[in-house]
Amino acid sequence: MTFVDVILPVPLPGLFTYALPASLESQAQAGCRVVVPFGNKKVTTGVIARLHDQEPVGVTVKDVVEILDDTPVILSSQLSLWQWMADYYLCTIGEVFKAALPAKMKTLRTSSLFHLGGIREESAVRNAFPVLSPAQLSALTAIKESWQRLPVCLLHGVTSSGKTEIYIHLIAEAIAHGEQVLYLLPEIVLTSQLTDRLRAVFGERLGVYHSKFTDKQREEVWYRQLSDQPYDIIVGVRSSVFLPFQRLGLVIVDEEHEVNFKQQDPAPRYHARNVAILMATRAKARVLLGTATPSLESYYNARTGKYGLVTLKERFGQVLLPEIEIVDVKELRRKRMMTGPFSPQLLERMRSALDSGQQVILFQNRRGYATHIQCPVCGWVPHCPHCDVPLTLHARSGRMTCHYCGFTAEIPARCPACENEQLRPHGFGTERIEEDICTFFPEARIARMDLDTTRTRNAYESIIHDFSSGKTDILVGTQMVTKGLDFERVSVVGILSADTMLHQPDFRAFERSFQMMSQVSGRAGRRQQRGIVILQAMDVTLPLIHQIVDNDFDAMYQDQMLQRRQFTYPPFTRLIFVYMKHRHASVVDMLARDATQRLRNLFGTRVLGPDEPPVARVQSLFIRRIMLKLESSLPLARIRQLLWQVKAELQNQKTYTSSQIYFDVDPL
DNA sequence: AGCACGCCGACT
DNA sequence: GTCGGCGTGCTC
Repeated sequence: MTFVDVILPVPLPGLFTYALPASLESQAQAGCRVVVPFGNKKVTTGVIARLHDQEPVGVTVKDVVEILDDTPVILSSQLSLWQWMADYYLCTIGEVFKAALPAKMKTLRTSSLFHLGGIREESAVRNAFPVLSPAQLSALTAIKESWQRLPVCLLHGVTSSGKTEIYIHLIAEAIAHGEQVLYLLPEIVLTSQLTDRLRAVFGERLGVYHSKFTDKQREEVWYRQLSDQPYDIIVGVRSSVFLPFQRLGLVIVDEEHEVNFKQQDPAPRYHARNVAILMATRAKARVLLGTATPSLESYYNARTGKYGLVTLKERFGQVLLPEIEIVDVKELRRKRMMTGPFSPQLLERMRSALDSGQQVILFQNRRGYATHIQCPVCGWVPHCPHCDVPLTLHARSGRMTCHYCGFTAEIPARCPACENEQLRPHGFGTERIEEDICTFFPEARIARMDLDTTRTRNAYESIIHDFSSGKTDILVGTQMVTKGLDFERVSVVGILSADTMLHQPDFRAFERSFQMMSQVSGRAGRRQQRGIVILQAMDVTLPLIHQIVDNDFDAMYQDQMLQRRQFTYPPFTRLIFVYMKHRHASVVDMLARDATQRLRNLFGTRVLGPDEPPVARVQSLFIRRIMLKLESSLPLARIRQLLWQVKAELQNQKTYTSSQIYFDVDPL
């Protein structure tokens, strides 16, 4: 009798054992998909993790119904990566499986008729192959030297320093050695700028793997990677770490600091950069992390000798970094010189930029019209009835919206608490800023880029296109405008309110603010002339503001490291959040207290909380969170084991039925 | 997570 | 009398 242990797409621990009928024995291999009966009569598609002949005790084993593949569609290296991810991120391998495979592959047999996109052309190396500047060349050499000693190298290159050209050289060399390359980039839609450029150099050797692609396209890429003519380069977002690679030689993680490399929901809550590093290490491949504003974790790893470090301080073509002018909003308010969110300096710079045919980017990290509305008499603020956040006012639609769950409501005619008839908007969102600019610069063509204006498939692309082709003069937006976009005629960047970002209740607020403000500043003056950034802040004495002005990443790093060390935050500790959800606040409170007590018994003062996360209720489920701060020296395997145990104990209690408990490892 | 079973409220 | 709400329990 032969048995197979099968991975099923369910959030249950472990594998499921099925008996293999004699007729299927010759076809069964680890990595092949199977159809098996599961639960009440229904059949499910799973993946064979291993074959063996030990009959499990205490369970009735069912038969495999069908094997879908003659050869494995998941490589053994992938299976072991899935297991590692489940272990590390405290989820089940079934949840990893669910995230890893394109949807179709989880349900259907594949016809082996897959066309491989015709004949592969020899790569179209045109004059598109970039010539490197001396600075780029020495960075390239330094990266290669670093790889002699360490598999991971961090390339810290200022905005517009020409990191992409360096990547292209490294990719070309890897391909020449018969290696495959994975080029990871954050989940933002500016992929096309980059893919066009890479395709001009590498032609048909390049495959793209993106969440905007259809499932069929993703399935095709997967099978192509399994074939004997796989893509040499995959450019993709975080989920492309799940693709099969037969001879991975190089991983490039572009904009490595980007937070959306970390998957938030659902499980597996993995960090694609870190998974990619592990993957590369296992494949004996090299890794290059590139960014203008490294994450503190990566920079720490570089400074402590775990990663190599290469810096590129000058912009390509000797373009100067922008001049940054700090504007004291508090002072100007006092002097009554602010016009809404605009300082006279900003308006003046915008005026002269527009007059000379230049463009302007305005950055405000809040969408909507006002951040919230408030009753000036009793202080009442409308909140979302499902989540716990204030509703944002959207003037265009005349409604209030929850930025978390999308709930909308009419603006009340009077305050429901005190009957006062006038509710006042507070704080400026991008919508309000857009409106105000229209009154100041009626002739200017303005575009707004935030979640509200980029909901449709092509909106983002068309806003970007209109701006880069000069059809619009002013681009107002949220952090979307900070992402590595390359515009030629932007001479002025306005940061409307530096403080709002800093006052988030998050130990990464400073790091994030530095990243966002440096990145958006980098949009100014990328070609001919030096750009100017007007940085408006309420508190201009903050060291961080000056670190941005001086583009002094090291000062920010040193500063933040002191804080992190003092308050024992990463990279000096490892964080794990324990989340609990229930539809009744009383139940989740009790559960949270119980969980905290049990964890304290095991981990003592390393347990903090429970508390309500910034958004304490989502989709009518109440949420509580416990934070574990664990010294890096602690044995992780043991900790995981204990955490699973606590979860199981709690979920077995009647009082807590239909509650959810899950973990977020290395939360961002 | 699904999915079925099972036990109480307002409808043709 | 039933349709359907979602609480509970199980999945090799």
